Order: sequence, then structure tokens, then C-alpha cells
Amino acid sequence: MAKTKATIYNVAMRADVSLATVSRTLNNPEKVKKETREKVLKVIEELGYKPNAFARGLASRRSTSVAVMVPDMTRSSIAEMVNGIAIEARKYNYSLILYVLKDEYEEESEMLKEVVASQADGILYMNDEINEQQYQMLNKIKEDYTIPIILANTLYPYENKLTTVSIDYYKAGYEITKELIEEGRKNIYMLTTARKYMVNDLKESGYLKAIDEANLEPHIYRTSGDISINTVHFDELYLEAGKKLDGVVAVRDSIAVSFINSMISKGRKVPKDISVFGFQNTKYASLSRPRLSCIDIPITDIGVKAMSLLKQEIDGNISKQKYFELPHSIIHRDTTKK
Amino acid sequence: MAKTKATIYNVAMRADVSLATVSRTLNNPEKVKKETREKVLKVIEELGYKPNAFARGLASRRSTSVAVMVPDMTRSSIAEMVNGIAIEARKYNYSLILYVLKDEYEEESEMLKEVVASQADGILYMNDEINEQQYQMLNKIKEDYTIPIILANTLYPYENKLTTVSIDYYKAGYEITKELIEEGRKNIYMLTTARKYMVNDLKESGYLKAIDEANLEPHIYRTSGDISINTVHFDELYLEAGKKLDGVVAVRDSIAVSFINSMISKGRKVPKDISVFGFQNTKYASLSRPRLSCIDIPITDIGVKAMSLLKQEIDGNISKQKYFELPHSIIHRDTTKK
DNA sequence: CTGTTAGCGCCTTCAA
DNA sequence: TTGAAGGCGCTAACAG
Repeated sequence: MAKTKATIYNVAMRADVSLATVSRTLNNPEKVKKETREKVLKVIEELGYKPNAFARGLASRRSTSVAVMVPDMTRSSIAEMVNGIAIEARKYNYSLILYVLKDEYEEESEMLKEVVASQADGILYMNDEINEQQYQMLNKIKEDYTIPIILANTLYPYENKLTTVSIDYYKAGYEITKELIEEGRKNIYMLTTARKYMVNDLKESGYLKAIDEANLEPHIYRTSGDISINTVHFDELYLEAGKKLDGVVAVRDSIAVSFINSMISKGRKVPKDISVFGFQNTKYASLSRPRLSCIDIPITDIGVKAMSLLKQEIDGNISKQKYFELPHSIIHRDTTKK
Repeated sequence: MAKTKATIYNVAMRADVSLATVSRTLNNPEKVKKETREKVLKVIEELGYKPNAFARGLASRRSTSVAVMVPDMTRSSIAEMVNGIAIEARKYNYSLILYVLKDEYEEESEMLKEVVASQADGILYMNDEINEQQYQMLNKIKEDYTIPIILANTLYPYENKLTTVSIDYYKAGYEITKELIEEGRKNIYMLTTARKYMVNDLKESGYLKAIDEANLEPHIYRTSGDISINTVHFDELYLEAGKKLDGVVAVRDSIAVSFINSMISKGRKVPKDISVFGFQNTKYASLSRPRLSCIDIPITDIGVKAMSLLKQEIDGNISKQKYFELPHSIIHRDTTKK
């Protein structure tokens, strides 16, 4: 038998109070006399009453929901961040509305309009490919509709209008490159993506800095994120660089692992002949053989922090600090000497 | 300057029609004269008007949103399914409200109440650990509130009240076990999870069937999904099974890969001494060395299909068919002989 | 084909 | 501390 959802009115009737009182016990309990409150809560419990989210949203102009915008759920870093967001959101009883971005700017613009229409209380935006146009659009939305926006693991280094949570990719790139140099490596390659990712550019800058300081020759090699493609690329790379190549910093664990596989199949030894560092500390890193040394990024924590900052901003506590950096660390496993 | 969101009323004024007409051009365009419609649409465009989702939901009692309930975003199968759901949902302009389940039954029950309160038009539920209690609760929600529910990659073999999209895990388990038998393997182990997952039980049944048919001895070995733990387990397993062990069917790619790594470190050759099959065809399978043979599960398609079925049910097209099976396939790579 | 009108369920002043 | 009443922005009959 179809149960009709209890309304605030039913609760009020049964508790013998006005619906205003019911509303108050839910939203401003301190303004209701203790006995009345308890009586009302009891009825709410009995009826399994939950306020209709639409009616509440319409009347209060708050939704207790936030929009989560991500480029691609299948990337494990994104999924883990969303997990962190979900954990934190749960604490505040916030709902998450998920938007998976398409590549087209138009689509994204359309989605943002939807987000505004959905009355989301805030936006968590994560997209490591963010460009000028997207950044400005986000900022416009924020200003036009005064809706808080937090960028999670999404860096746009040329401006700082939007609150950002990330790690220091530049420093991380620098550090691991430096370690390879200290190992005595002379021909260190950076393996990065052909597509333009802001965070990868930063890793690259860090790499270049270290290489430059050591007076070595920089080698940037761009490949695809796709395994079947980059395997072919690595064959070419080997032809070109040959046995001189003795160190690699890859912008993703998966790229590092497929590079290692490619080299081993050519008879090169890791880390005897070549040392390799990856980025992220995904499961790939521990499942690979030899197990991958890499930068560990606290990706879940980034999600948690971003959500908690968003909550603060929604509550009106806007800090002056725009950039929040979480600590990374270097994990030494079996593809480096240390 | 804070733009105040345009309302239907603003649009009506400016287009010099009643608000009912604006509503119609949005929801029943065929009921509006072409010229009027175009005039209205033009104004909508100019004002960047998007109907307030709350008001619309409240008035229409439809939300054009669905609840997506998942156990854990960090599992790549879950993330990929959500991706499929997002792709399909976009076609219908549906929003996704994401709920990450906790282990506690109470929590889940609370979440379902929230889903009902949120007026979601339907529920996509995925949880391969589903138990009796959870299944019955879902069914109760469905009946009490007549809200469509689809189980995606979530099997509860003892009942069939809820529409389900999955693959035939039993058959898949049977097939790969049979292949190992045909290779001449005699001591084939099933590596499964210590925790109870419905789908893993089905894989196990398929394995047992094939083993039984061949008059072989069944060996079920339960381990953790956690890499650091199962490595230790595999050492124990090796002590116990020793060199007789010559075939493995693992319920997850990651388990298969860490098993392989463990055996290789002990000097065993894959697939010369041991053949190994995994399940899922994740990236781990192609990044491992040797590359893992496994069952390919069309996980994105399961998400797509589930969402499309849900949309159908929401639209009132409830088919009698309760169970929808998608085809799986066997991927032969380098850890088996074929 | 278009306009008028009555809610949808809740929050929030304003009075009492 | 409580109740009455208006309205949030939109949809959906019902008239015309």
C-alpha cells in the first residue's frame, strides 16, 4: 500500500501544535519549549517524517546540497577525492549533486547554469585541465550569484580569485628530480601527458628547475595517458634515447608503470640501469613489479579539506587565505635506489 | 554585481505573455503557437533564465534527479559504473545525487529516508555486498513510495522483486575455470574475498561446478582485498599448496596481480607453472607483467543500461522482465596459455 | 492557443 | 513561547 509521505501538517495535527512550531523544532529548536519540542520530535519519529527538500529549499533558499563537478570519474584520483568529499559532506548532512564535465565549453557553461538553478549552496570544482576561459567563467558565476566555489586539486597559477586546495606540485617535481640527480643520474627524462594539464605543467617546471640547477640536459617526452598508445611511444623513446636514459619522472603512476614494463622487456634493469619515480601513489604503484617509488598525494584529504572549506564559506566564514596546501611525501619503493 | 536570478515572472513580463505560457513553452512547447514560443524563448535566452529546480519540483512533484547509491567510490568498478550512469543521465537531463553508503544498516536506512525526502524520481543502487536486510528494505521503500529502483551489478539471487542489471558471474566463473582445466591444470585455486560479496559467491559457484565436473579437488582460499595483507596470505598459501598449485581464478584483478607478483618472487613462472585468470579487466590487468588474462565485464555499459531502464520505469514503462544480463567475454593475455 | 488561479510543503516575519 | 498568514517560483487544471 502506497504510504503517502507525512507532511509538516500531519505532524502538527498529531502533536497538537501549529506547523510553525514543528518547523521551529526542526530549524531553531532552542526557540521551542522543551516539552513541546519533545512531543513534536516524538511524533516526527512515529511518522517517519522528513521535510520535503523542495518545499524547504524553496522557502528557505538554501538547499543543503553542493554541486561536485569532475572531469572524469574513472580516474582514480578523482574517485578518491569524491570519496573524501562524501565523507566530509555527510558530517554536515549535505547532499552531493554530481556533474561529470564534458570537454566542450558550452556543455560546461550549461551545467553551471543548472547548478545555479538547482540552488546548490556551493560548488566543488576539480579539473586539472582548467584553462583561462573556464576559470573566468567560474569566477563570474561566483560573483554574479555569490555562490561559494572551491577548487580541489585544480590549479590555475595565473590568478587567485578562487579558493584552492592542492599540494605543491612544483616542489614535488623538483624534489624527486633532485633525488635522481643525487643518485648520479645524468639523462633524466620527464614523461608527461600530451594534453595540457595545469598540474603537470607545474611538475614539469619543478623538474626543469632541478635539471637546470645541476646543469643537465632537460628531456621532456610527451605521451598519451592511454596504455596501448604510450607503449608504442616508449619504444620510440628507447630508439631515440637508447641506453643513455637512466632516470625518469613520470607525471602519473600508470605512465611510470607502463614505461617500466617497456624498458624491462628491452632488457633494461630497474633501478640498476634506470630509476623511476611516479606521481600519486595509486594502487598501480604497489601492484607493479618492481614496486613503484612515487610522490604520495593525500588525495582523499584534499577532498575532505575542500568540502570543509566550502562548508565554512557557505556559513559565511570567508577566510582571507585563498590557497591551502596539503603536504605531500616521497614514497621510496623499489624503482629508485634510496 | 550580484545578479538576481530571473524568474518565470520576469520572462512573462518581458515577453508580454502570462507566466503559464512561459511554463508551457518550457514543458509542453507543442501547446504554444510557434511565434509566441519563439518570442518567449528569445527572452529566456536574453535573461539567461533557468527555472528554479525547487519550485518546479514542488509544483510538479517530479525532480528530474535520481539517487545513486554506491558502497565505495574508490573501487574502480564503481567509479566506471557511475561514469556510465552520468553519460546516460545527461541524455535525459537528469541530475545525479550521490550517496556513499556506510557499513551500518542504520545509516543506510537514514539515507533512504533522505532519498525519499529529496523527491528523487528513482534510485540506482549498487552494492555487491547486499544482504537480506538491505534487499528487503529497498523493496519496502519501493513499494511504500512507489519509487522505481534498479540494482546495478548487484545480485541478490534469492529473490527477484527488484529490476537488476548484471552479468552472469556464475557462468563467467565456470568458463575460466574450465579453460584452466582444459589447459591441463589439476590444482586450481579460487582466490576470493574474506568478506561476503554476493557476486563473488556466484563466481565461486561457477568455479565449483567446473571443478566438480572434472572430478578435481576444489580449493577456495579467502583473502583480504588489501594488498599488503594478501601478500602475506599468499606466502602462507604457497607454504600450504606449494608447487602443486598450478592454476588460479581470482575474483578481482588486483588480487590476481598481487598473487602473481608473490609467486614470481618465489621463482614460479607464469603461465608456465601457473595459469592465472582475473576478473573485471581493470587497468591493473594491462599494466601488470605478465599482462593478466581475465574476464572482461562491461561495467560502463551496466551503468548505462541501468540508467536507461530507470528512466523507462520513471516514465511508466515497466517491463515484466526483471533481470537484464549483459554479455561478458574472456580476454586472453599473458597469464594463461591460450 | 492563452490567461487565471489554486496550490505544492515549508519557512519566517509579525502578533499575540 | 506559540500561532496566523504570506509567499518562495513554478505547474496544472480550468476557463475562455
